[in-house]
Amino acid sequence: MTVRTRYAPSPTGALHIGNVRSGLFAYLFARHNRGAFVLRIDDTDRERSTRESLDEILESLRWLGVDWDEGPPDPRYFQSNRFDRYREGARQLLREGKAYRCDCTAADLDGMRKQAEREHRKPGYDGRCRDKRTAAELANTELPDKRAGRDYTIRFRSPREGVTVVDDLIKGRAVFENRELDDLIIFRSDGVPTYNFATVLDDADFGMTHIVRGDDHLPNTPRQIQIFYALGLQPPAYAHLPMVMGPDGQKLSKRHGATSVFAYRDLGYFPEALLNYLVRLGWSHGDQEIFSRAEMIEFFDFAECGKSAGIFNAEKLLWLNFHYMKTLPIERLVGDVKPFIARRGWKIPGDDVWLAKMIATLRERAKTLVELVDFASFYLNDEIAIDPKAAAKFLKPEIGPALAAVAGELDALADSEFAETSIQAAFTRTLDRFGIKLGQLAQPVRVALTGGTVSPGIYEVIAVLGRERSVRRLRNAHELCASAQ
RNA sequence: GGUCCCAUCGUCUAGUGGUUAGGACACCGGCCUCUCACGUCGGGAACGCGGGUUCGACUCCCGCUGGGAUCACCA
Repeated sequence: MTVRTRYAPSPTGALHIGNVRSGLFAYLFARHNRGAFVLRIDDTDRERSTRESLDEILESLRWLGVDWDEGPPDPRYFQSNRFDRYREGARQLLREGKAYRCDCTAADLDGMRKQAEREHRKPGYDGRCRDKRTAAELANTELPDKRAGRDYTIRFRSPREGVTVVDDLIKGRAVFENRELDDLIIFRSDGVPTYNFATVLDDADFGMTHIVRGDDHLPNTPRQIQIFYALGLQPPAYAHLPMVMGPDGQKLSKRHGATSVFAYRDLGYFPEALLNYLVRLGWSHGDQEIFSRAEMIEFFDFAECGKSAGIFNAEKLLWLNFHYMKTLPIERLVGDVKPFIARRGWKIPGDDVWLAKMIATLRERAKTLVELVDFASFYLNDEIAIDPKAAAKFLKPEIGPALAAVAGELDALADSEFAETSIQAAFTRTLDRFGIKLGQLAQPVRVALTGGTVSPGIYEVIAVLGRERSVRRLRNAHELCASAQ
C-alpha cells in the first residue's frame, strides 16, 4: 500500500510555524516512502475562513518548497465543496441509528456545562436526547437547517462501554475508556458539519494511510476512530507529534511574537533555515544538525521523533540562517537580497557580478538578509553619513596627508589593476612613506569609506567600492581632517 | 477538576543495563587580526524525587512531583 499523508490547515489566519511543522513532517514521511502528500483546506467554518489566509498559506508552503501532489487549486480538496458528501455520511449514520437528533440549544448546553462545573462533575454532554426517538424516527430525520426551521443538531452516538485504543507511531499505545467520550455534535444547526466528522470522511475518501498532526489532536483521536467504525471504515495509522512551545513553556501562539512563515520570510530568513530548524525540533538523526531537503527526506522516520514538547529557540534558528547565509551559492543571495534593498527604498544595482562581490564581503557578518542590507548601506548609496564619534576619533589632522596620499595611489591605479593585491600594495607604499603601521591608517580609511568603524576588510571594501567612489570619499575625509581641531 | 501525553546541560538533542553521560545553540576565555566578523582551540553547564528489579541503573517497572494538551453548534 502506498503511503498517503495530508496536511489540512484551516484558512483562518497566517500559516504558523508550529502548525507548518506538522505539515512538514507529513510531507517528509510521504516523500520518504515515495507516497503522496495531499493538501486539503479545512474551511467548513465559513465565518472565519478568508481568501487572504488561503493565499498566505499556499504562498508560505510554496516559499518553503513543501510541494503537494494533490490539493488546491483543485476544488475537490476544499471541505466547503464537499458538503453533499458530509450530508450523505450523516444520513447514513442516522439511518443506522448511529447518530441522533439533539434538541438542546446552545444556551441549554452552556447552562449544563456551568452547572456541571459548579457541582465538580465533568462538563461533557450527558446524552439526554440520545434515546428520545425511535429508530424509524431517526431514519426519517432531516438534516438540520436553521433557515428552514430545523433548528437542532445531529450527534454521534458514541459507544459507552469498552475502550478505544490508539496505537500511535510516535507516542505508543494510548487507551481511552469509551465512557469518557461524550456524544459529540457532527452536524450543526446551521447545516454545517463539524471538524471531527468532516475530517474523518475526508481522510477516508482521500485514502489517507497515515495521519500526522500535533499531539493536541490526540484527545480527538478516539472519537474519530469511533466514527470510522460507525461508518464501516478502517481507521488510518496515527502519528502525533509533540507540540512546539514558546519560551514560556506554553503552546506557541501569536502572542509569542513572530510566529508566521511570512514573518520570518520578511525578516530575511531563508526557507532552508526555517525548514532545517523545524525538522530538528522534535526529530534528530544522530548528531547531525544541518540537513538538506534531500537528506531530510532520506533520513526521516517516526522512530527518531521525540515524544516531548520542544521550546522554540529563536537563537538557534538565527544561527542556522547564518549558516545558510555563509554557504548558499552567492548567485542565490544576489537574487534574494534585491527585494530587501528595494524595501529600504534604495536603487537595486544592475550589475549582478558586482552585487555578488559586495555580498561576498558581508555574508560572514550578517545573520539575516535584513541585516546584510543594513550593513550594505555604504556600498549601495553614493552619499554616506559619517558617524561623528568615529570621525572625532580617527579623522584627525595628522592623518589627513596619509589619507590624501592613499587617495592619490589609488587614483593612479589602472582599471585593470584595481583589485585587492594592488590596493594592498598602494597601502604598503603609503605606510612606508609616512612611517606608520597599517593599524594607524586602516581605521581612518574605514571611517572615510564607510562612515563607521566596523566593516569588511579594508582592501575588499575598496575593491568593491571602486576607484572613483573610494578616492572621492578619501578626499572628502582629507578635508574633514584638515578642518578638525 | 476529568481524561490523555511528556520528563538528559538554560534550549534542541545523542544515549536503548556497565560511557570520564556525546553533539549543537547560547554563554565565558585563548589564538588569528586593519575594525567587526568568520575560523580555530579550550571552559563551565544535565540524567526531577522516592521506591523497586538487577552483580550493576540515565536506561526496565511502580509511585510521587512537575510540565503540557484537551474537555465548543472552532479547527
